[in-house]
Amino acid sequence: MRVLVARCSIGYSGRLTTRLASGDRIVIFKDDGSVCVHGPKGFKPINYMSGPTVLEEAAGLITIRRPATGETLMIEIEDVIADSTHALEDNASLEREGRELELHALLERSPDLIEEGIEVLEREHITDVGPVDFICKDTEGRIVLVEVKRVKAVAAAVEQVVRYREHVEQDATFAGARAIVLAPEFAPQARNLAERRNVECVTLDVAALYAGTEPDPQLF
Amino acid sequence: MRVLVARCSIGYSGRLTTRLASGDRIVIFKDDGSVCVHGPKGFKPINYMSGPTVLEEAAGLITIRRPATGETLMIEIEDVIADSTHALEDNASLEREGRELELHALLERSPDLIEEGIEVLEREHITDVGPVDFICKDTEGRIVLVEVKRVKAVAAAVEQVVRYREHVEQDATFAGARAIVLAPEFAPQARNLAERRNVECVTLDVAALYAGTEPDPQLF
DNA sequence: ATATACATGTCGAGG
DNA sequence: CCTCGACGTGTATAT
Repeated sequence: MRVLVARCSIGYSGRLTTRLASGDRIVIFKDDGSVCVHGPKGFKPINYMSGPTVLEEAAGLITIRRPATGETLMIEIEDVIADSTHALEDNASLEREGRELELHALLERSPDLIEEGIEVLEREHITDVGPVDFICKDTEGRIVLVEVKRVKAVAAAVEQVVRYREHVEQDATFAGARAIVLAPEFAPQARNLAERRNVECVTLDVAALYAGTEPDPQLF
Repeated sequence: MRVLVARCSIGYSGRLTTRLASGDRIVIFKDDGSVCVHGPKGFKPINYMSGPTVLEEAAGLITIRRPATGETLMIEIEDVIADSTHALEDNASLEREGRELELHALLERSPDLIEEGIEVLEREHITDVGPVDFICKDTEGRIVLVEVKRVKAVAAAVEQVVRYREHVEQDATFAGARAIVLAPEFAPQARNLAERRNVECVTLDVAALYAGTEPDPQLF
């Protein structure tokens, strides 16, 4: 892994074309062929290239090509501030907790957070128009389709569950199915559309959902 | 800007929780308070934090907090491989060519690629439910709403243009408006939904669109 | 390989 | 500040 700190100008040509005038940046060349250029602000590289790549370096011009897509990144080096290479060992992989899938699993254990007395019949049911997060039955025996959002639900989430409802209602046993969007928060336009489409917005109590699991995951 | 190469373990707690076991990584601390951690693969940081942040360093433990959201990133330093700070000057900003906006401009010059004989009345027409890419009139005098996608259109794109159509049809002059999604490619679910929503899928001939422009922009 | 949906999505524009 | 749609979106998963 090589870390190059240099004054440079950068050009990228691929899905689009970008130009970056002269400035000081940090360029990281990784062993998998990927390259990223960090500017002064933000955690995202200002320019980058996925591996695998072919690298060519000559007379202050570094050319990185990605044969798979025909992309090219060119770095014109004007002044080298620092240039070092390190053999880094890293076999760890990032473990994530709190993704949507995990949220589904927790909900299945606490379906009351969807609605008192509701029963989960099926999870991730696949349809031609996409997967339904949950198919449930309410205390009155009606079918309930549930779309879960980990973060704030927007209008699109409502459209999604409406699509599912339209689809499953082609099957007579699903006639009169209810539709719920379950999210910790709702955008006003989502509530608005839900009203018009006869979709219910249920606020997800995230704290209650995680109540059973270890309460406050210590980082160390 | 500080570049720290170190063996470390990392924990993040915020919108989700992540744990990264011990390994060698590159950590960049930028002057705007953002932090990013680069692992051995890919151009994207494996862990990161947006600025502004409050940084605390003590006894091999760096704690980065983002007051705005309550997020915390903790880096437990086990072994410092390199640690340097550079005052970097960079006033340049990235210039892009070939985005969706440019695509719109090209389409306006070649509306026949939308449909033979169609006429563009308005571009980026603002509605309460968002902007419509194009409002056109077809050879029979009907209003046509066009949603343009630079890459493959998915179901959401169809729903978008349906929302526009519903909205503008409140105005009687738009009654019976057609709706088109224009994209180089369509996901099967998008075609499926388009059929049911009476939306037309028109394949965009990208080659023809760019035929007039200079073929290969030189990077340097 | 293709299709699909999630992402700590991020980012920028517009109200 | 909030809402929304584009993004060089990237990335994993299931078919």
